[in-house]
Amino acid sequence: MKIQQIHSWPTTVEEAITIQETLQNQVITKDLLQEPIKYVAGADLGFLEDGTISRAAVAVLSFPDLQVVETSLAYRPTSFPYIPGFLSFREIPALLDALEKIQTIPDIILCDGQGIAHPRRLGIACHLGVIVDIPTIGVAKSLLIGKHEELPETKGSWQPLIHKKETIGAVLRTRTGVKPLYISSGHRISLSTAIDYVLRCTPKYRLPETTRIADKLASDR
DNA sequence: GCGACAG
DNA sequence: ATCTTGTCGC
Repeated sequence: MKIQQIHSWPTTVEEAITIQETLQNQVITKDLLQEPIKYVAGADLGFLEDGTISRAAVAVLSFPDLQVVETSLAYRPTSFPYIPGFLSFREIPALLDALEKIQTIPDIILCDGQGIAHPRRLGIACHLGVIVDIPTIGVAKSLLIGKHEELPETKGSWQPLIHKKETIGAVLRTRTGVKPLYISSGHRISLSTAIDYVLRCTPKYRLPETTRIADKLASDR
């Protein structure tokens, strides 16, 4: 797929903040999807050579049967450090390289990390979604910001994630008895719809099949 | 000023 | 993210 460059990549946190504040105004948290959903994708990053090289992986699966239909890998020098709140500047450049190689355009992309559950409401899922203009969902394995009530051990149960009196996402149990996932709108999708699709992409394990496949491609030898 | 802190 | 073996539990 073709990808439009909507901004240059910053070198400093100050520049990054400016970009986040600008792009945040372009994020849509209402459902604006191409249904029925036929393809869902997972995107993730892995590192080699002591972290100096980034390896991005994208896995496109059919929906709702979740069969792998296409995958791609892309390598590039890591150009931004990991700083909480600025993950997208470190990971998106390589992810775009991998997405450009994809022929099957996904209807939804599940990203590793937060969506609007971010200090400036522009986690990696929102950032990527605005750039490629495809619905995205933030699927994080741990908390960045926000608070929530305890939730039942049963699969499917969830609690709203709150930050500054605002619901920014959901803490979702994708499998009975295991640590929950932090779900939030990335772009062009509502929280409830995001929760629905995440559960439908998670038939057996804690992580959605999409991210499991992408994870494996990005970290495997 | 003191902690918290996606991957 | 990554470095790393065995081990507990369904």
